[in-house]
Amino acid sequence: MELRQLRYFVAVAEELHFSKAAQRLYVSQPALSQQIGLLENEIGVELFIRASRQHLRKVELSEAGQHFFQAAQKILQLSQQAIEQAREIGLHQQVLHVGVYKTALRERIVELLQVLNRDFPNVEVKLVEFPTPQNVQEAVLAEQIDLGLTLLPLHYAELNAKVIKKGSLRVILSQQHPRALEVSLSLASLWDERWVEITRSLHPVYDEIEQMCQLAGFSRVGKIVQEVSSLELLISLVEVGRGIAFISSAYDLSKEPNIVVKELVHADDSPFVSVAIDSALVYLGKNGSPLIRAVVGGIGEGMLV
Amino acid sequence: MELRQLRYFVAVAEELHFSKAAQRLYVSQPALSQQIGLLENEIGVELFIRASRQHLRKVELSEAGQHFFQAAQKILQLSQQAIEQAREIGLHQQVLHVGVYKTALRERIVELLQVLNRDFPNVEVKLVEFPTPQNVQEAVLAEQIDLGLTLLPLHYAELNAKVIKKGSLRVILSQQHPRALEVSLSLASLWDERWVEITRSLHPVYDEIEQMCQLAGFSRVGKIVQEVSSLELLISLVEVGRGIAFISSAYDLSKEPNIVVKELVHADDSPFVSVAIDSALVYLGKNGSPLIRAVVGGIGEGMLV
DNA sequence: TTTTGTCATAAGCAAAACTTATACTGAATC
DNA sequence: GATTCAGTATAAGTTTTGCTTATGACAAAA
Repeated sequence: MELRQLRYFVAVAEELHFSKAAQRLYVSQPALSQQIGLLENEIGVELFIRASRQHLRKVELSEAGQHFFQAAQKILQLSQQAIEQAREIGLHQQVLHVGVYKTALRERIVELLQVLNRDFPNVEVKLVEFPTPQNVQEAVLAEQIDLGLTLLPLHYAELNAKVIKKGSLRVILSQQHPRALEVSLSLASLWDERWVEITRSLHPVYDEIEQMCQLAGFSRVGKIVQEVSSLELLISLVEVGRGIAFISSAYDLSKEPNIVVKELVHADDSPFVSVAIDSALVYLGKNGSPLIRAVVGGIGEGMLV
Repeated sequence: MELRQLRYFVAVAEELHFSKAAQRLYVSQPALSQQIGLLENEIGVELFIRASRQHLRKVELSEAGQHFFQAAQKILQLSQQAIEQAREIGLHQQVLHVGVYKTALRERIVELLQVLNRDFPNVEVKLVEFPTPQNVQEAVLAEQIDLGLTLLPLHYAELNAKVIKKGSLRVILSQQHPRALEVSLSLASLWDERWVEITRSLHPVYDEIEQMCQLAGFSRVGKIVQEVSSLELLISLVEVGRGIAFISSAYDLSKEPNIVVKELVHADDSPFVSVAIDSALVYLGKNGSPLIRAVVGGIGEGMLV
């Protein structure tokens, strides 16, 4: 018997529905059925009365299953407490230095801090901001910080990364823009637009974008009507129609009133994937303390991804 | 976190020694180190203070490890209780019909009953004896019994088997026999011996043995001075020097006062493996109830194998 | 210094779990 | 009374995980 099986069992017992439970657990329904089956085999008792057999529309807990449900909940709860208690003792007053890429990653930073606060409440997090993604990586390398939240690509082989959110390039326009109603935009068709952009020295993928445009048959040189130092300003300028801009899909702009976000596609409407802007946790491969590995490993079960 | 990791952790915490704990768990030491390492990574805390680092000769529990030890024990205990309770409810007054091969499998029968009694105390076991291994298998096939304890080989494709004890052929002699002092015997050198044997109709591998002897260059036809119906009698006859006999290595004859057991080897002293006499649990592949599968699956963790 | 005891690391292999696709079963629908 | 639908099981193939053997590293003892 394994805790995974108990977690699966509890999910099914709560939902009384295999497929729904599978969704909640982020696994396929057959995987779930299989594990429950293994558990029942090991115990030697059917824990559920299946919906298919009998003339029921729902799965039901058998008598043995009901008692096992109580026990399983208790066990899972104790397991969680055991981890928390060990962390409380072992990480007491430990400090984690986290460096972040300032301009861009607001949402990610908030989520990271929430997870840290939930799972490692006894760890004191010191946040340090850096102006560019590469600066963050340099700081990790120099061991000024334990962990960096930044954008890929990785610039140093000594670093490890765990991707937190995949991002691809999108285009934002003001709602007054003539093309604001189109579903998606082909890159080549943007050759004559005017652009707003983050200052090159602060930009994670300035050159990659220019290269991409060249491949599409045009250049943005001379078409960038304004460079700014922050994403907020960039968005504001697009909002007032000063120009259009590239932006990572990682940002949720649905609440910006006057902004529309457009997918990039090829001329034939196939999805466009060229410059990826993935946010990731970065840390030193060697010398990783258990705390750092636990943080990196723990991300993804909770809020992020 | 998984229960396996907790089981491993508890073993190490009790032994305070990775290699010894690994032995106890029947896994290799690296596998154990690895799982403990994974557990520590997930929690983010070192649970042990290793013997190699620091100048200690023993592994020690860290402070967090000590508390985690308490919790892990509790969790494992509850897990065991959860299974037992579910069995108690689900298998209440259930009856398991077990067929056994009478002549030969005394030790195995005792062990099986012990395991059943320990892990499924609420199941009533009805024991039925059959004169030959094949009879047991026929009874399983006819669903007269749920489970058969018998000797391989399997005679029906519809049956499944789980080997409980591997056995190979040995030779027994009385201590007065001229060759009683030799370490091992080559089969070919036995061409002129006189044999005692179980009655052919009751014998699981009578023909296979004759075939094996033929390959070694002789036949036992006419050299079998007496056929008997039970293993006890067979042993007694060998004891008084009436002849020698083949017997499975599965039987422990160390307590028989006047009997010596010899390995069979080839002429060049390399180990002889030809007729295997494996004892196994046999059950119907289809229609297996959870109880049967649990019994079959549970064997091996406890006493047998 | 060499040897010994102990745990960690590495590489290849085996077992377990997961995914997708499909079959089965009783109920509801036409 | 066939036909579709909802819900789960089964099968085949892939990927992940854990395990084994072999080897390395490090401190203590000889």
